[in-house]
Amino acid sequence: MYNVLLLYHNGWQSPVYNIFVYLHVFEYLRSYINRYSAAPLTDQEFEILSSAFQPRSLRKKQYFLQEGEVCKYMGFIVKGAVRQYSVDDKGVEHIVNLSIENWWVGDRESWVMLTPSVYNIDAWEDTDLLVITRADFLGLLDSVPAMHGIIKSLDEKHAIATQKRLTASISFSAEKRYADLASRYPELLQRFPQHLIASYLGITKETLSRVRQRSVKK
Amino acid sequence: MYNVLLLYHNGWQSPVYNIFVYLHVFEYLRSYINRYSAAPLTDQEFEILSSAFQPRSLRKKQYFLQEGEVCKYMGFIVKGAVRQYSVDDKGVEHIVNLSIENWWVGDRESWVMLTPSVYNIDAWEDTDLLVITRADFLGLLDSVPAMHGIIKSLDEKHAIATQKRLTASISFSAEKRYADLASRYPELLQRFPQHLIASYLGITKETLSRVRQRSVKK
DNA sequence: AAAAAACGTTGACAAATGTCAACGGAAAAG
DNA sequence: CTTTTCCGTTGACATTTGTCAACGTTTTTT
Repeated sequence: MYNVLLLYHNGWQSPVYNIFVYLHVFEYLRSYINRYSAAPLTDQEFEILSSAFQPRSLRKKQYFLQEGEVCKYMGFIVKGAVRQYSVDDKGVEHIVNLSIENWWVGDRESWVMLTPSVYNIDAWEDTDLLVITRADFLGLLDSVPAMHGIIKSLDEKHAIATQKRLTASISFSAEKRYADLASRYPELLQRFPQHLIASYLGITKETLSRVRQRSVKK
Repeated sequence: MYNVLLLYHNGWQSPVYNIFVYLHVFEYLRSYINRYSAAPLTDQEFEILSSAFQPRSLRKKQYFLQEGEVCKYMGFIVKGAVRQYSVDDKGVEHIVNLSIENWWVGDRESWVMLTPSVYNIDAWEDTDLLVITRADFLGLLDSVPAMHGIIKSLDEKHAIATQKRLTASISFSAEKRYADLASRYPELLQRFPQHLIASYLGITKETLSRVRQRSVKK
């Protein structure tokens, strides 16, 4: 069930994982998907869904996507932490996204348009993903109609979140943006070092350090 | 054809418009939709589509959506210019979007989630729109399956554009962001005054004025 | 036509943020 | 265990951007 055999043959063979963990991982995906679905997926639908994904592990610092490549996979983080960033003319990295368990990673633009990506995506911690290719993704949409609604719901949530972040970036001070991030995604602050959080907020690590100091005093 | 009678009865009776203009407007929407569609819509599909939209005119400064309301309509701008903004605790307006012909307006979050909007949307110029309610929109998706792909394509483009703007906002200086806007959407600079452009970029009108002066000297 | 409002610019100054350099502690590598 | 790298903080100073006020011009309203 749940394509355990297939998984095994696909070679996700990190010694940490055994067959029971595979089951757990796909149950994780299942509960996640059902959360965004009008009606729960049937066992059969879920069978199809799970066979479309492949497990993949990334060592810390290993690339999921490198600038110039076309983004061929979307990944769902089962365990770990991943960052997405661009590098400017001066070699400075600008963090575009920080992602942990339960989040999707990949460059939407490159994935949809099949153009080379301007971003890098790499693992900040050792990370386990479930990945899907564009072809399998489109096949999945065909064979499991309920996926359309699920994907749409995910896309809507993503669009809303991006819009909110953009609004905050334009309207709020660094201090307020940090407070907002801290209240909304406190876990990110614990999983990533401050210089990455700073870059994510669009400020330097020194400024973030001072902002935090001020907010402690209050 | 194209529901001209319906339009008339819906009361879009600005003296400027006559029956030929209605036709033109829907042809406009048709060519726009076809641009994002795999296969052109049939006449019949387009008949259904056009009956789902209602024409609506806004006078300059008239609200399309006010903070606290649920966004019940999405609007396609046929002619005119519209701004979307939030107002902070100090009463300062922060421009979230500036839109002209061929663009959609509405607050996605409120529209999808049926929650009160935190934004205001009003007409900067006298504006003609084609609007659709959520119910009609969902009905349209049901009765014209090709719309799913079209909407998805539009959503994807929107998501990519928002992501780009966010990346720019975090990574680039005010000067670079202005140059980017000027090269990408030169028309916006001519349709909206500088203090709105400045707010859209997340800077003050004085800073924008100085940025422009510097860029002329170069 | 006159008055009012909106708009863009400029100057002086204040505040926020960036840059560079240095330091010490923590974590990772050997 | 030792060495190296990474990380967060701090200080001094530079740069960018914001704030406030004033001014002239254009546009809108009356």
